Amino acid sequence: MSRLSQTFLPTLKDAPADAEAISHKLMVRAGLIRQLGAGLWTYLPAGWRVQRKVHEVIRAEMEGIGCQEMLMPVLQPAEAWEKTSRYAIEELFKLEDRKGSPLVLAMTHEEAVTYHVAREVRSYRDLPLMVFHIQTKERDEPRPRAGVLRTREFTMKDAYSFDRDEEGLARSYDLQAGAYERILDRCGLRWYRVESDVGMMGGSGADEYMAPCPAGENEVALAPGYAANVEVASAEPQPVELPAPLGAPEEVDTPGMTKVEEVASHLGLPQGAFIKTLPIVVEGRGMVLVLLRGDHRLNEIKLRNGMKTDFRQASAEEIEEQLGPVGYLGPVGSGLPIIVDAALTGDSYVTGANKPNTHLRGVDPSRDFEAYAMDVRTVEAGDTAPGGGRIEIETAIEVGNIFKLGTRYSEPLGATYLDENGAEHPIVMGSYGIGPARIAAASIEQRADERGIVWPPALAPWQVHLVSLAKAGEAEREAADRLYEELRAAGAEVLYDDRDAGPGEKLTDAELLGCPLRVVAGRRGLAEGVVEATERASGEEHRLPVEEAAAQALALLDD
RNA sequence: CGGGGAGUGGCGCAGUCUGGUAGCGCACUCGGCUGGGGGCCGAGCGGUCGCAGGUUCAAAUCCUGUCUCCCCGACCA
Repeated sequence: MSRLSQTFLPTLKDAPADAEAISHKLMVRAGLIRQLGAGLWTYLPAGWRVQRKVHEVIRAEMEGIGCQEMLMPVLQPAEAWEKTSRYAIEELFKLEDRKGSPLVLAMTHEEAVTYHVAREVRSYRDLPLMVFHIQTKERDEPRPRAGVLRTREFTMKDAYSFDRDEEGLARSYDLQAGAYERILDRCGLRWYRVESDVGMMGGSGADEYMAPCPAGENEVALAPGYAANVEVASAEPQPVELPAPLGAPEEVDTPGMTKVEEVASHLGLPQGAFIKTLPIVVEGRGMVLVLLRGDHRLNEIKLRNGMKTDFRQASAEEIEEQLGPVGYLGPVGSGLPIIVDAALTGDSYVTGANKPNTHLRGVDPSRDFEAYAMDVRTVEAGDTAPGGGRIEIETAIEVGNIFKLGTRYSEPLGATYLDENGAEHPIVMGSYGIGPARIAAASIEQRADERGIVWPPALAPWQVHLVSLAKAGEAEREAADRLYEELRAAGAEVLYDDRDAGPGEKLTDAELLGCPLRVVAGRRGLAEGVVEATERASGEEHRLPVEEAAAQALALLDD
């Protein structure tokens, strides 16, 4: 029963004042969601229909690759999280039961699924195994934002694969990747798969599925044949013209000039002719200098991955004490370990002299100090990608990610199997997440127009939005009632606007909600024996004879 | 966690500086008109002004504390 007069579908003329993202505004206005608290959202009936549509697509594709659905609890004993050392994660909600036993609210389900597999799987004959569930996740996000895009509680489809070796993992990974591609295509998204940071998840590889749109939180470096999260992207920098080399570094007075741009304009050099010196501290190892070209930015993730250890920025006191005045820092004569960005290939740079109001010019990294070269800069638009293409940077929503976990969880949780020779091995795992809420939001971000949402058929809460422009009791209304019954009988998902409201309100609501086909039954058309069907995406209008309207509407949807 | 902003009826807001009867638009209810793009007329319902404390004859307004929400950044296993 989907008569709008009896449906809990509260639409709004204005977006909430504090909403910024398009999907946030439209989901609230169209009556799909309402907020309960920061990062906590309720799905109203129409919004939940959309979520279920996404779930169904995911379910079908998971089952299609032999991945079996199950369901694990969100509330979990803390013990397994202690074993995998994820209990320390700040985003993890922690609580106690009445007996004082420590519990957590799961942010993802590696611990739980591995716990079970560790107990049930013994033999190589039980492998490979792939399971998934669609379950709530809880994360104590420091800053929820943009409606449903970053929340503290959300539903995720997470799948897990269990194989005997890396080769098996590669096969499972490819199966999942194929399913992900079909899921996103069926949901009508523009997307790409990018290399990503494996992060503290460990393991040997990770890819993310990104849906480009302005509300995204991620930056992706794209070029023909190349796609990577900016977090891990590498590229050839844009060239820079350096001054003539000198026989040895030479001091220049730069009074009061502590910024690269100030010294650059003073000396008439491009910012790329400078070396930026960033002092960091590696706990237990002390201060390290990281050198970057003056016009480049540090990529902390690449640096962390390259060093294989965490670090922090040095404090002002540490810098003054061990190196020199902030604003005039440089590598020459520092005596500290140095990491030089791979883009610093020239032989005549300007950098700080570690003395007030003084810089050095003619600095040659290969001659004037010892350094370890590493690619640690953030790529930027205009750089040259590994395939030779020009890099573009685009913002995107991460709608899914797939990880090769390896034995990161199976080892601490004792998930092992016996091979043909009776030898015990840790199970090799993969994990595969996808966010139904983000898929819906990304779809809105990518497809909406100034009138509202434009759903792809696979995600639409209803396929047909039937609008009667007549009042109850009028002959035109009866024709609309009949058409509603016919459409339902024909198996269409139809929302019937039978409210006693003005035509403007009904038509705008239909466009706001964005169902693929709007069918209007009004006096004007019915006088000529037709109803008007309008495709939401294209705006194309069709006049359907009343007697055949149901069948023809369904035919339009099949195109 | 750093920076900025906001809490007044369901929604959007004014009133706060300069203390003195809580107001507007929309929505909602009732009646009527209208009926192809959020229409019109009339009559209504609805608010302890986030919370707590303080100053004062008197507090939405001044002071103190606190909670919540939003935005930017950091973070995001």
